[in-house]
Amino acid sequence: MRYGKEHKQATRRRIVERAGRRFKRDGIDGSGMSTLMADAGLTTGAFYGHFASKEELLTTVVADQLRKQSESFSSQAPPGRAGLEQLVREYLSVQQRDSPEDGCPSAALLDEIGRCTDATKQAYTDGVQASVENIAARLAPDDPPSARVKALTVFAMMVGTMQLSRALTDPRLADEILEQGIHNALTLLGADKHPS
Amino acid sequence: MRYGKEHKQATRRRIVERAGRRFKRDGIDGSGMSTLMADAGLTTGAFYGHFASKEELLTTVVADQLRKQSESFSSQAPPGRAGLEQLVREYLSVQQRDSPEDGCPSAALLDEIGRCTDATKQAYTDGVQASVENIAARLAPDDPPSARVKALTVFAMMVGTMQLSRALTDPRLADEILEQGIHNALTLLGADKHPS
DNA sequence: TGTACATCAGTGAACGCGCGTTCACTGATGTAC
DNA sequence: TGTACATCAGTGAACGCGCGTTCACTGATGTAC
Repeated sequence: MRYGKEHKQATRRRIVERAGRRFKRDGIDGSGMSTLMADAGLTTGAFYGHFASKEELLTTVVADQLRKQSESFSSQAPPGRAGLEQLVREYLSVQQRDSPEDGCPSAALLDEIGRCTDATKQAYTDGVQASVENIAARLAPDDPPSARVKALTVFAMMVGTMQLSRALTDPRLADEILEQGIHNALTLLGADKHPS
Repeated sequence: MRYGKEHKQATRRRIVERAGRRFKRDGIDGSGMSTLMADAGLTTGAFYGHFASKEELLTTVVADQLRKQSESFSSQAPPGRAGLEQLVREYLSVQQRDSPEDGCPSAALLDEIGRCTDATKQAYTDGVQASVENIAARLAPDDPPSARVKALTVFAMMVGTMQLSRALTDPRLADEILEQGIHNALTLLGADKHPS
């Protein structure tokens, strides 16, 4: 089984991509190595040719997931403030809620990340700032950094709203939470005309 | 070792109380039975005289934590809208962030709860609604149920903000997130004068 | 009052299992001669 | 061109360990006679 030079990189990318979905679905502690590797179509032992430890994989996955989310925020919506409403509505949609493995890594894992090592929290910190850069740029086109904290908090609020909607057993209430969450996020984003 | 009739109840209460702190500190999957029982000053085997399974304990703990939070929301702040600001500021305080074991169960565990069994999610659903009842009553004294969804979403937003503040490695940014989160929550709570 | 027994919360070793990690091995392909 | 060897991604069994759970046992106290 000798492969071309790009084969190993492709395998590594597949592990990271599948592990992202598994972590978001079953949690970090809830995802075992053999399951993670089976998801990538490999057996357990192959893992350590790609990563030094589960934690190294996790750190890589966190960075990768946030990079993808950043790209998605940049590309999916029309530019400028006009795109914000679409972005909020897509984020807090029923579809996103009902398929966590396709969805936001923060909504699926944020409290677990808060209990991780500094390396993982660092990857998260860097990733989430890059990820909301695009929102900040829509809020303050002339000076995006000035809107970074606001963008982060509105994002965090959407994360909490999504988590609540997922944790409720009452489907009607869970849907109402998403609707009200959209309204709240838009209120906050619109209320920025006279920044504090 | 024969004990009075109230002894076993007291032990059970101690297990639930300590387990609440442990779960919030280390997560649900991250808290093993032997650690949980050692926290209560007992050995592992004693657990099954009190609960049928770890999951039954978890469900009990979730209900208990939310009941305590509900009581805390009712008692700690002045009544009426005036108390809301104090409530928000205490919730999103640096002290709360830095001691998760004393803090909000939702901030510590919400994404994990979303992956739990229906029994646990049901306990959460019932508990969180009771817990925000007090906020709803402050928002709409004449008709608290009308403000329940709004209260839930503002609560969820504070949960997400707390989680983000805990996950960031940059202490300055983490503090700014809390400050902006307070501002956001107060904006939303104040913006209810003309309900949608 | 004294003694034998019943009660039962808690003990602690053991169960089977899956965890994260290690390692001797496989085998298809590229390279050397 | 044919053959022997090197490479190395991946295999799969095994490691020690801690998980959630079970169970025979302990021993302090209450009750019966």
